[in-house]
Amino acid sequence: MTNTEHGRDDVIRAADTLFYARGIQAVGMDELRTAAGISLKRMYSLFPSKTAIVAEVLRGRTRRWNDRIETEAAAHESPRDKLLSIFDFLDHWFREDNFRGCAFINSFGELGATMPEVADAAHQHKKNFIEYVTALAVDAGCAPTVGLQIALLAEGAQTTAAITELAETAAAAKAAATVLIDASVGRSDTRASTA
Amino acid sequence: MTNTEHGRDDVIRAADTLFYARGIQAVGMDELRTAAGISLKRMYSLFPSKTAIVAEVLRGRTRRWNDRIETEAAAHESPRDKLLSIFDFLDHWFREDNFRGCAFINSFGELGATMPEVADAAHQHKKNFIEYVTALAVDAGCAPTVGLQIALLAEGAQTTAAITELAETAAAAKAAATVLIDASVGRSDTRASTA
DNA sequence: CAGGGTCGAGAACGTTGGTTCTCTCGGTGA
DNA sequence: TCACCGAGAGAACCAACGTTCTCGACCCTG
Repeated sequence: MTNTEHGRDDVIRAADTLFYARGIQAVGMDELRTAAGISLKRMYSLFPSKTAIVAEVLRGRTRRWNDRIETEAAAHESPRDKLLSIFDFLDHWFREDNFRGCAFINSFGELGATMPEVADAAHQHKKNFIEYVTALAVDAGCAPTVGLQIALLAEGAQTTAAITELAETAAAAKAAATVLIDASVGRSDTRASTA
Repeated sequence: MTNTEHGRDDVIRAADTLFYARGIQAVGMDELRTAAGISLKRMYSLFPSKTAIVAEVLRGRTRRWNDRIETEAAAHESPRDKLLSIFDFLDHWFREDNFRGCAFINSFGELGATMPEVADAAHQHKKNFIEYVTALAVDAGCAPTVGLQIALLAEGAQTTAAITELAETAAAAKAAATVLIDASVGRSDTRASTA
């Protein structure tokens, strides 16, 4: 039986690891084929091009990102704690030894100008995240802008952790987010349902 | 007269523009030579390799970044206003039509894993910026962490503005920085010299 | 005027990339 | 048993890259 899904997953998993570790252009189809353990021909029967593989990898990254964010949030009750749990997730992630920043930011920098699929994926991913955070911030009783501000902290923490290799950016960002939330809740006319 | 400096500047200027607009690997030495208006042979007599050109371009970017930051800061008296002026500069930058994010973040994503010169340049650049901001934050009477937090806001604003094309991230980051500074000054035991 | 050295233009080289083709093998149905 | 279909391995192909080489034109010096 030719398990189509099996082959696809192997390719995507290998591509995700290699692309993230070294950059997309640095990984050739030959190396990818070897890592995935299938033949070139089969790889091209599963995906029409390298670009399609890149797009699929980014789709998977978005899915996993959302899963992890929501899993972390599910462990907390209040919107405020759900918001702050983002930074616990980031802290954990930054300490993984293969951490190399946000895959969307990296691939946007590498190919955003020449591969529209990459620019679109990054755009959509970041937009979704901002909307998610903003909704939580509003639920927490903050002004909507606080959502964007917290998203900025999360983005900044990711790039700074990657480039400077300082994992404590997550804690600093969390502390900043706490201040922003509390300041907005205290000052704003809106109020959270949980007093 | 063979004006060495003239040729070098032409190459670096052209490389800076092209690399920033499309990515480093997307620009070949041939295209670069054409844009710089000199011969390939001459280019290789001025620089030993493409890598050397990349390194020089990044050095220039750091220089210009520092200049712009300090120029903006010089227009203000208090450390607090100097800090906040960073975001005015960012706001202005984000609205330039060729804005495509931070060159260090972009090139780190593209080549950080395979070109140590790029990783080092990005590392140094970000480290310097964090130290600069932290010094100002302490001068303004804040806890040192506030410096890192403001740097995170600036980083996040840059990537978010680039990817989502929302220039208002600069204003949001500035507002957040204001809250963070005021909260820290109000609560901290340290005090700025200018009351 | 003669000779040598310098430089620009671009051909050439070796490598590597993404993609396609060929060949062979193994299993399957009549 | 034999024809056939699908798939695997990797050679082949074409384009592009970074780098080097060749060649011819020019200029400066004697």
